[in-house]
Amino acid sequence: MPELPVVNQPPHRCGALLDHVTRRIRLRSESVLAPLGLRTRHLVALTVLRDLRGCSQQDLAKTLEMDSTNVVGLLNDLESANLIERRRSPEDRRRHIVELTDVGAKQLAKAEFALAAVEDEVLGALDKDQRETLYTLLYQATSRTEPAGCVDAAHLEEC
Amino acid sequence: MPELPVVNQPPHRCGALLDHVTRRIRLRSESVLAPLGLRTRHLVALTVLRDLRGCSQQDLAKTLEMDSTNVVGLLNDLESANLIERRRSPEDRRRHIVELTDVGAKQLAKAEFALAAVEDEVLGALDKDQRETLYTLLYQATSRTEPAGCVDAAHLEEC
DNA sequence: CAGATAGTTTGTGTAACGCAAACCATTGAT
DNA sequence: ATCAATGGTTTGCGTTACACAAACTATCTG
Repeated sequence: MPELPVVNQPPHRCGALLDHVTRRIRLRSESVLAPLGLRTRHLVALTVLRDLRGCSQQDLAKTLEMDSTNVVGLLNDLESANLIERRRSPEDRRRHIVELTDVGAKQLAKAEFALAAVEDEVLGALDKDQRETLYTLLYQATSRTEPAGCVDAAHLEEC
Repeated sequence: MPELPVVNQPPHRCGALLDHVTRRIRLRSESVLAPLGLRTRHLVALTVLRDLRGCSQQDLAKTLEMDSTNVVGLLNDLESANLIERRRSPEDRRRHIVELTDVGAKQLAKAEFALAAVEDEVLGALDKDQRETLYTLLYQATSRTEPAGCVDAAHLEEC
């Protein structure tokens, strides 16, 4: 039985690799973010909020795929650090419109600068173009194809 | 002050996006993997082991960046499911050489097939080529540039 | 032989959740 | 006006995936 040809190659799934590289980055990021009073979860929320530019907490919960009760706590953190603002929606005063403050935007940018070393270390095997490609792919992947973040989503019953 | 030109654009950091998309995949993967008796952490370990094709538990711990005591438990799970094998290293009988079994390789492939729907859902905004690119980038990023997995690493004092 | 090293077990603590229950303010339908 | 549904909040409970420390065994190396 010499040299079996490689048959039935398993499909290339990103999940495990994503998990792996994400963990490596997260471990290092924690110590970088700590001085800024942030956890990685906060970073994710801020990033999403920057993109969405104002959404209800429900929308945010849906996007983050987090339980809404936990989103409350997350936002409490961010709000008491003045990084986000909860405004009552004028159309439906039950709703909170969550938005990045200027401070929040700056802090986020600051964090992103601070994380240079982390990504240099973990993504060291990728050159600048490749990292940019990676970013673009991830960005595209996370930019809602589906339900979309806004008002009309309220009318959909099949989530 | 009309139309401020966008100045001082923050750098494109992948961390948060990685966290986000990874979470989305992980949430869904859990239910797919459960019938196979696997958790996502197991998948990551199996994936790494497939690539490394035999390494000590220390090397594995270093690669996964996990505490070695927790690696023990992880491997106990996998070993009792016959997915990996711990062989004593002949050169240094303190060491365990950890390797994927045939069963393990098959189970891993099976899991990867089963995860098709998950990736279709989460990475739906990416076409086939883009997903392959993503895979390649992640694969390259996780394939050790540094200490490298092998024998001589034992001699390095500066970790 | 002595001290370091690989792995294991046990035990403790923590962070990040999910989930359920009860509550308020508000809305929208009757 | 009334009443059920909705968005958000708080509290509290359980789980998982860790990190970290301590103590132990087997083995290696000087």
